[in-house]
Amino acid sequence: MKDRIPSARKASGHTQRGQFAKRVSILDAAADVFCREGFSGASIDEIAMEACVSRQTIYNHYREKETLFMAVVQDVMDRANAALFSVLATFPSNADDLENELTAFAAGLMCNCSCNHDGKFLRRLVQTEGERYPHLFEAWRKQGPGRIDAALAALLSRLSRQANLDIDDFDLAARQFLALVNADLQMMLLFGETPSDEQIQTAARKAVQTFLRAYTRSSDKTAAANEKQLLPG
Amino acid sequence: MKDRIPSARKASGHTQRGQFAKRVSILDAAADVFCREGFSGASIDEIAMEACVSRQTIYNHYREKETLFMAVVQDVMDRANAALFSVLATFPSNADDLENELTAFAAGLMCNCSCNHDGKFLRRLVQTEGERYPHLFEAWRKQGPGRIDAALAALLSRLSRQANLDIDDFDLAARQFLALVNADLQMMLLFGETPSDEQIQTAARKAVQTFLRAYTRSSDKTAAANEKQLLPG
DNA sequence: GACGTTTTAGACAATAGTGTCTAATTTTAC
DNA sequence: GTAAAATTAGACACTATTGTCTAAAACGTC
Repeated sequence: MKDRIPSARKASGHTQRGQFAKRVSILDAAADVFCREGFSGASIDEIAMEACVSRQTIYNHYREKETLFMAVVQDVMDRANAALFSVLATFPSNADDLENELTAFAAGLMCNCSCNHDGKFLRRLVQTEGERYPHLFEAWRKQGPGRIDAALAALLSRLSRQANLDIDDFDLAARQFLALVNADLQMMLLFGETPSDEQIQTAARKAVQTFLRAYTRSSDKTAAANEKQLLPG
Repeated sequence: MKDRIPSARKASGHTQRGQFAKRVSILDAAADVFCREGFSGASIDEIAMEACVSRQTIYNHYREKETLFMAVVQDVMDRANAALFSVLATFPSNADDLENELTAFAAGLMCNCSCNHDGKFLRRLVQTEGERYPHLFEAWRKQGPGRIDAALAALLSRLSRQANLDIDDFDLAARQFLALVNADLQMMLLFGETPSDEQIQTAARKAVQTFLRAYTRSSDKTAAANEKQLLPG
């Protein structure tokens, strides 16, 4: 812990100059350390070392440890929200090639939201510090996961008018879509492992296939079944 | 943190005498504190106070903090595994009234595995300490969630021969069943909240309905759809 | 190149936690 | 009732951490 090589963040791509670069460097390093050690396990010295910055600089920018923590959470939440809504923008707008389009969407969701650094950070920290800092994560809960359901429900509603989808409760369908998407990789994510692109692709496809089987209007089922016979896997 | 009332565990139902009672008391209190504070945030003094036991007694039973932590994890894992397999034993064995039977099974799973103290503990601690103590949770991963998929897959396979279920990949179906069951309550569990019985019941029913829609053989779909018209909700 | 700002390393006090030790007290077993 | 075992409170050394302070160095701007 003491003899850590402090070059990591110097080498990485923070080429901005001045205070701003320091802030970014501190926030990045702090996110790593908080994620790895939790709030109480993380030490300012370790963060300073990982950010290649003196301890005093951290205290110059952020009055105390808790202030830094809140800034980090805010930073990660903002990034995660941006990523989420940028992925939502890729939701298929017409019913052509529905399975493939939905699969691509689901895979994007996993890559850019569930399986990246920010997703891991939020899963961990919300779960462990969410009760201690309710106000802190409540905003995220409403803006992030709280709104993804509604947004996805609206998209499904739009889609269901074009495709032959049989959905009563769009909110429920949205939650179930997301649950199915994470079904295969839940255990890996729980253990902090990062799934490969291939794993994400197959997980996405399986999820979409099941979702469509559950929510495709009955009259289309025979066609879908026939298609499955012709193109298995 | 200092002036906590130490009566909690004296009043609760540990009527056994002697060393054993102390061990139980310590393990229970330690589980609470580790769950609430994480490994590094938990202090031995706090655990001792919550267990109504002196610090020295804890060191008599468990050599050091890490030893105690491992014992707690083992204890919770054992209980959680027992609960899990006792719920698995309630899986419906015939196809009569499938939706209701599966719903009861799913609700049992949530009540006794996902939504109780042990479930919360394991979700939190595996996620935060799983990378630091891989050997510790690996056993659980294989015996617990690792085997639930296989066990549930076998049960689904048995069931599919009696009911008209159309499942190629039983492992996948098992994972998806579990994912759907947790879909509605995921967010509450993430924030450490405890769903009510009613929430669990409706979540279970919705999950089962979707699961059955996805995996019921096409020839039965029309019948199911008609039934749905007659008995909505 | 000079000035004001930012950063740095290090010392520092204050606090909190771990794990040990001891001597007194309580509990248990016989 | 007595002896052995377990438990207790408290003191203790040791370490780690937070947050402050200082004087020197580096930096950016003009």
